Amino acid sequence: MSVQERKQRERADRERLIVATARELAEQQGWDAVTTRRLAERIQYSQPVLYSHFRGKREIIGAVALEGAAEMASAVRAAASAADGPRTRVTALARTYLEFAERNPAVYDAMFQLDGGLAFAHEDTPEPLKDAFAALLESLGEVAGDGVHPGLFTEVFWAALHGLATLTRAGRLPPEETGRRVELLVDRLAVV
Amino acid sequence: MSVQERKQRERADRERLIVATARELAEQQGWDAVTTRRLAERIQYSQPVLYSHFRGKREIIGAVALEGAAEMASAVRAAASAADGPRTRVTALARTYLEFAERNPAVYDAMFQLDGGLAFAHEDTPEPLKDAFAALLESLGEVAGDGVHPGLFTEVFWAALHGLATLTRAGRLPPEETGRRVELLVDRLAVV
DNA sequence: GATTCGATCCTAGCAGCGCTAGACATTCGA
DNA sequence: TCGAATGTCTAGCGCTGCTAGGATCGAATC
Repeated sequence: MSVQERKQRERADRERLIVATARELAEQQGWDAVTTRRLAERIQYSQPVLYSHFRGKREIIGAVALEGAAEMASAVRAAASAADGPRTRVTALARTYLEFAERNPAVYDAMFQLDGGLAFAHEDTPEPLKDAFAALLESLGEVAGDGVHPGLFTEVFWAALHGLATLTRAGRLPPEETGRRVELLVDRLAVV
Repeated sequence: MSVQERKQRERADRERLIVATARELAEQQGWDAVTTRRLAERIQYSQPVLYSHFRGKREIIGAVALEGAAEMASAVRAAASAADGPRTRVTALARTYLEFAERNPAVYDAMFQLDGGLAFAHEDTPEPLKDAFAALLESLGEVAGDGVHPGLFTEVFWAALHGLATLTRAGRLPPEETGRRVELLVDRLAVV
């Protein structure tokens, strides 16, 4: 059995290598540069090997997205727990979210801009995605205000952050004012 | 000279045909289906003809985006002028914006999701794009609140709408609650 | 009216894409 | 030690955006 175990472990290692390499390449040169040929070359295997781990490129993007969701969830929770008071917590959350998007643009794209073949807003939504939303909800639920459903409030707040993140990165919004936009957003949306 | 004029007119007609066909095809089957070959076939010319009008596919997307921006601007202005009172106006604006995105997903993608090679937030931003932002500003500036820069407020409100539009269409947010999200957004952001 | 010349358009092809069939080793179990 | 099963690679399919070079056609000139 030990031989099989070793093989399984090696396979799992290789799968992680694929995802990490895809992410690295995407972060360096954008997702357009992540072709199956280049990816295969970087991991020093032939193209078909990729297809023995993933159904296709889409699934590789999806794997990067799940990894990103987990990281984002923990980043948000860390920022929230370091702040005291609902208001400060929400500001920290917003800043952390936008910073994550800015620092990991390719991962953010994988999560929300590209088709990673992942289900959303359903029961069969992958756990990391649900958990990332939950991480937002934990802090945002506090400031939803009376009579407002915390989930709905979180959706709206999240959408605003997502809009800021994507429009800024696409050059639609000048990045200098990001801080003031966050301030305004928190001021108005959060009920303290 | 009349012959030259006729030729110029025919050329302009053909250019409009290309853009309209691209838009139609994108709206029917998504931008992935808009290949230069299919597009050429639909307009009954060969591929290279496309390149005598546009530098490449990106510029065709850009042309659709500009067309869309003009339409959105007039839709937003129409909705705003039909409503009386700042608060009602903003609600109408928000609904109109989201409705535009929902009814013209391919055009919306061309404007904000895809790379149409257009400049933003610069002086050399194409007029229709600046005007679309101006259309939002006209109504949103009224409810920015004292001491808040109208442009900054418009950016934040717009980002929120953009986030709602994209996340909803990508299946990240259940569409049933859109109305309540808009209500919440206007309630909190707009100062009446 | 014939001829030249320039504009216009098409055929054919390039390199690269995601993905896969089938051949080839290599390793495992009998 | 041999057959089967597993793993991997080479080669290739149909597609993409884009372009070079040749054919064709219409307008201007003699």
